[in-house]
Amino acid sequence: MTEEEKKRSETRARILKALAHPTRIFIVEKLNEKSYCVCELTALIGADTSTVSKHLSVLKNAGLVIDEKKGTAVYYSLACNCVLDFIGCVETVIRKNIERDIRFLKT
Amino acid sequence: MTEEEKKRSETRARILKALAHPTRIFIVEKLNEKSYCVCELTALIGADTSTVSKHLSVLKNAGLVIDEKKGTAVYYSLACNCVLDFIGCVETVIRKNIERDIRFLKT
DNA sequence: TGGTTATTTGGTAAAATAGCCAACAATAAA
DNA sequence: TTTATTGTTGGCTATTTTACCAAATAACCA
Repeated sequence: MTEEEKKRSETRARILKALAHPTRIFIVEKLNEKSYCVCELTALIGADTSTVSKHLSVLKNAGLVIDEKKGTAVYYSLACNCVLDFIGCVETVIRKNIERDIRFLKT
Repeated sequence: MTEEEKKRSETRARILKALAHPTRIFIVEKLNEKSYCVCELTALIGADTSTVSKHLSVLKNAGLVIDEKKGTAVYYSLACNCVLDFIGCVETVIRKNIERDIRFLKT
């Protein structure tokens, strides 16, 4: 790997890693509907507030979500609709995997 | 999270996690050109053979690549062109992040 | 057969992640 | 001002991930 290839791969991996957690991919799915504040997401997820807050900061640092303060609440939303495309990609892969498995079983 | 939402998020995260490593995203990028055997990839990456082999098995277990034995060599290729779409998504996010940063600096 | 090359697997130590609790900060309400 | 409510941060432990080495496996060749 050249130095440039290495840097590019690290940048890409950093973004993918931010998304690669069940709770965080769930958050992204939810934020596609509308903005949610931390306490609402905490209720939906069923984990400690601090845990959810940390997941949100991981997403924010990767530039996947943005936050906006309203009173004491902090509302999060997708930084770009394109973030949702990852879920589309994942679902395609899952579907293709199933198709491949079926084809294999038929042999 | 309902039990179903949890399971779906875990499935999705498992696939994203398989991709979320600099070396593995680099491998996917390379495999888009053509099939490569482990020793070729090892030379390109510059890590231990066993390390590269393990990265490949992570990708394979996620259904992102397939392998084919030819003599003593094992050739890997993308399981589906759709795997490359992840890189497209990541690049879009990176581009949008830069645009956002520029817009912010202008204020 | 014996040796060589290619790959995978097991072991291990170091580093990164994740989750909870407690403490702190900020804003709103009484 | 005191009291709640909402979020973030630091500290700690447990788990997972990663990389290398060494050993085992597989297929080819002399």
